[in-house]
Amino acid sequence: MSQLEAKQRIYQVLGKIPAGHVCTYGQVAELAGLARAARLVGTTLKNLPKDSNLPWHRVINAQGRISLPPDSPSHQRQLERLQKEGVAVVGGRISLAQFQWQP
DNA sequence: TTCGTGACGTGCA
DNA sequence: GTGCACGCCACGA
Repeated sequence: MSQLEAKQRIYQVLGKIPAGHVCTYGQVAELAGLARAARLVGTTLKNLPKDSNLPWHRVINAQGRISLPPDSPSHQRQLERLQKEGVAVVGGRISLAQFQWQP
């Protein structure tokens, strides 16, 4: 598959994540057919257009943490949106066992 | 074309 | 439970 298709797939997977749930980078990568390319997912999200309405904030790392720097504006937006959707963020951590989306 | 880098994952101390 | 080292893949200089 082409890299372009890969991105399209990533976007598609993002759109499938229901509100109130989260997904790890690795999981998104795998669902997009890019197993072991979790880093690429992060890079792709970074390059995501600002006016995009994709729920990128529902993607976190396998540790249940937000990968962005705590002092980053994006980090705060992600945190706020997650809590608004009902995802409990305790001590900067999210319980994957409880909130991870399972297709 | 090669090298360094990054919103990651897994294994181990 | 936390931190570090190494492995992975795609991208830009």
